[in-house]
Amino acid sequence: MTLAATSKSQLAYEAVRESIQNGRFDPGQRLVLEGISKELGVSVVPVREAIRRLEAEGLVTFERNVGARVARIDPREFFVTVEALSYIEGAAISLGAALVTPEAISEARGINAQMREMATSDHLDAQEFSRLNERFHRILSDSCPNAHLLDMVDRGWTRLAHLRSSTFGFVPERALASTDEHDRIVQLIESDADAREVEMAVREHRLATPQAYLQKTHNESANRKEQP
Amino acid sequence: MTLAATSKSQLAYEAVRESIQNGRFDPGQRLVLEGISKELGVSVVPVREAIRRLEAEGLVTFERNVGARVARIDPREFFVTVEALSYIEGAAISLGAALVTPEAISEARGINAQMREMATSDHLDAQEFSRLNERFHRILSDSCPNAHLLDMVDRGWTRLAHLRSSTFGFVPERALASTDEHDRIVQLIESDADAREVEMAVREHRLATPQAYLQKTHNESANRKEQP
DNA sequence: ATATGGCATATCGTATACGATCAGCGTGTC
DNA sequence: GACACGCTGATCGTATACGATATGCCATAT
Repeated sequence: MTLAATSKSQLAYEAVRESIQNGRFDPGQRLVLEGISKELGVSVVPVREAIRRLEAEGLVTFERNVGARVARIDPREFFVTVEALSYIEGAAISLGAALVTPEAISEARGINAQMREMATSDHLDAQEFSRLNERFHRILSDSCPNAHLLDMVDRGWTRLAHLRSSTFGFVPERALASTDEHDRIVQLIESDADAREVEMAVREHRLATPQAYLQKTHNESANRKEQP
Repeated sequence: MTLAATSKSQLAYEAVRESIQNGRFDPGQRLVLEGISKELGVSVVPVREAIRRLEAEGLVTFERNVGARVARIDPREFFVTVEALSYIEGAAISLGAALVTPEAISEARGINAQMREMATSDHLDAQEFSRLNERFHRILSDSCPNAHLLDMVDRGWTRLAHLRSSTFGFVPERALASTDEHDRIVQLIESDADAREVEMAVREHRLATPQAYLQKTHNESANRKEQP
């Protein structure tokens, strides 16, 4: 998406990640550093860095002096992860919304209005637009104490996408629901809705879902144990 | 703790992390790759890898062609993170306990008994002991679908330690309580307690704490806004 | 006096080279 | 025939070298 400002390790990271998520690399398949580096036309050092990063995200496993493999994953982890991420994301956004300063909110809204205006005008300066966009997100993450937490969640969802393509063929309705609600909340924030209103929506979402879902998952696993 | 089997990048990682957490490196301080590599007597490549890993954990920030700094952190993030990690950890352990196979549990218990025997005998073979220990944890993480989630939580707690040492001078009682409960649960698992008993303890912990704490945090932040 | 432009230096990013370690396989011995 | 031992190829881990980029300083012009 960005221009030539991306480093080669970033390039390698994105290439391998997409290959894993597209299914071009199967779970369990070995990832040989030299092979990848030749294929991408870069040296092994950036590839190595990319692989370690993917390891940190849980998409590949890595063993000293042995090498990397595309992670094999227990499908059951999918549910646990959905459950946990849904909660943590809700909590992060909720508390964040409560803590953001009014000045930051109004500034972010001003920028957002500018962006909307630009987007609907006839000739759009793409560079200026992306600069605004970046600033918008920077304000939010600077004033919001949850930047790192939200990063964690982002990586978690990435991992879920991998789980989905590698072990399931479908998306559990629970995950979809969560994504929808998340989108709705983002929309609320970007609209002129009152901050308190956003917060209420998030809080409601967070408190409403986990218990029932956990109960359901637990019952299923109990049944699985009794009649194998 | 382990012997010479640790790589140099691992060494660099641990050295820098401890320096940050001990306060020898202040928040905002620059971390120059070459300086660190000379100080540790290793090359810059492993140091670079260590720094990127610390970045992934949120202890340092990294900017292309500029370098790394010890992360400055909003103290308020502490509370949000404690809240979220407490929950996610509880959920992971709880669901994990429900999903682990009985065979894995009994095998893990066998190894644990061996370890206890060795530990109380007169001459202890440290190498054999650590091998057993490693196997013990491997069984648990292989049979438990939450390995990655628990890793995330581990990294989160690491970050909290950093937050604590760099911005607070104290540990909120909530964090301590959570750690205590966590230790208690680990003890339960390593003892011969029934799996269901463990699960109940975790579940109770998880459901009992977050809501009250979130409410409290929210009220505090509301007060802060009204009277500044 | 302030702003602007270019140069020097510090530091990062990547390539290449070589040593270290592991897995697989064949051979020898019991 | 089975097991143990050592060799070989593949692959990882790290060091070194060099090019790329940003930052800060100084000179110069307005």
